[in-house]
Amino acid sequence: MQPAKAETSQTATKDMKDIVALCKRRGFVFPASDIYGGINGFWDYGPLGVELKNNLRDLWWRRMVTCPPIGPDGHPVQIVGVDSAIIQNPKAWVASGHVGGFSDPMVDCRETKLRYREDKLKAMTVVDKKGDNFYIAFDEDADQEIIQKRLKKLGIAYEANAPMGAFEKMYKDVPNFLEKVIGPDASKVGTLTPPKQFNLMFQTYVGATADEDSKAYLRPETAQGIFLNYKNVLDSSRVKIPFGIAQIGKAFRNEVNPRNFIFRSREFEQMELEWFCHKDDAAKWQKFWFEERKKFWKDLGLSDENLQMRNHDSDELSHYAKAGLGTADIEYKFPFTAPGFGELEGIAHRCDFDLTQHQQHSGEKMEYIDPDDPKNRYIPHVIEPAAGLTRGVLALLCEAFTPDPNRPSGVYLNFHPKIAPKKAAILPLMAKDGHPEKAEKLYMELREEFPVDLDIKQNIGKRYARQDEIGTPFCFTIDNDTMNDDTVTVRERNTMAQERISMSKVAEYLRTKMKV
RNA sequence: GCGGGUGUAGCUUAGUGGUAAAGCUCCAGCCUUCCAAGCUGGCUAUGAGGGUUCGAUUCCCUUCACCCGCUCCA
Repeated sequence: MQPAKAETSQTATKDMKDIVALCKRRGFVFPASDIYGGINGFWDYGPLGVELKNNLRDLWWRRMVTCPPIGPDGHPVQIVGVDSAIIQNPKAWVASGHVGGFSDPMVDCRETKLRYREDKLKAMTVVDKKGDNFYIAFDEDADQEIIQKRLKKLGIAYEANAPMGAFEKMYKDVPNFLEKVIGPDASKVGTLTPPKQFNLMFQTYVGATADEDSKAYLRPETAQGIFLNYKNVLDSSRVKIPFGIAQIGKAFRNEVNPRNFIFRSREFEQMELEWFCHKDDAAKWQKFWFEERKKFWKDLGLSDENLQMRNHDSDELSHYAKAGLGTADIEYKFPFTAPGFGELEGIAHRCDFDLTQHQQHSGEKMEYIDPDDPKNRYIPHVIEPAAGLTRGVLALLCEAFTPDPNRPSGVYLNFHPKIAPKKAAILPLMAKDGHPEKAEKLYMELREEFPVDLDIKQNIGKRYARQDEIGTPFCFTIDNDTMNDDTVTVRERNTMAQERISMSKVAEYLRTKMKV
């Protein structure tokens, strides 16, 4: 079909470079510490970026907490919010598995440029012609067949009884081990680097002394702040299973390699819901939230074409999701992932992993007591729709970015009016003949209800172009006719079409458009 | 973290071992009855640090940031 084809080619012209440049030029996103040359993995949100981000954040909160969706039983589901501390007792991160899971030592291969987790490797001891030992490293999953094939390729006779040991242990025990070992995919000895620690949690010290006892972590996810408060919320807010606790906030991960603008940064924002339900209902609720969340992103203007739903393969599941129903991702086709997709939100079945862990580590009972049957006590299961707020902002920016050679700006941002940083601009056609005064009158009328711009300087074309670039959906223009009959023209961003409406109807006009 | 590439004004580009140039944007003013028009004026740059040199934006080293590929993304 022709139109679809045209749309695809337009999508293909979206270039991250142009999007990043527009973000900086118009004040959406700046490199953090720009005047000092930036800092890898950190970004600042400018005057328009913070509006956009706040709009997305507020819409999520409204959709989840203030006005939660209607459940399968026809009644609104029950969700309350929290805002927990970024720094918590470090024991919380031991219980959650982050302190262990985040500090795996890694080994690099200089020959193949591949990287391995040290604890996932094993090594075989082989004797060469001179009678000296050397070693061949394998992936821990390598079976007999793989091992035989590899040995054949390396020209080494296979010996069924050749000793095989954990890489970790042999690195410690065998002198100059690295000089004598062939990497899992290498052809020569001595290409592996010493194991290096990659701790993905940011560390700090609480209090004046910087010693082991005062060590603390910046949270790598907002979810744990919810689990930590599960009991407090249950005891204070009369919620009953099934119910949810929501949180929006910053999280920090010392990523090895931040990439792709704000997609993977070291400081980012999450919007997470932990939905507590009975184990037997987990499947039902995961489906419910998956549909609900998909609808959310579509309602904000992300197109079907750019959205994809994908279930995690079993080998990519997180430690907490392995035993359950798995994780379903909502993915977006970012310009830098296209034709592939990148994660926007994950809907995970965390089972009872987190509450059980906290119960064990803290000694506090995390059981829920069924009010209808007090003998029925259980640790609820959790369905977690966890979305990236800053990733959402990026998706909205990428979706909105629309090159258009037919207009002066060459590009416009096609934001839904609900998320546009500015809802309208009021533009007197000329800076004389009473136009500015009329414009200011309209501006004063609208400003209390809508974020609007009043722009008087320069010719009208430049002003339309500027509003196109920041994604303002409507421009109200005051001209000589306004002086006579109090009507203004509405210029619609996407079509550039104009219609004339009464000045007194402008607020109502905007109100209507906000709902669509 | 590895390999490759790139860093000159807000943007796009020029140029040189010896005063860093232009277009657009932006700002001010004039003009202007609807899409970056015109005229006048203005602000703003060699990513940072070090070395060689009488003199470095240019050559060398280090570093930082960004882009691409790998890796990583619990």
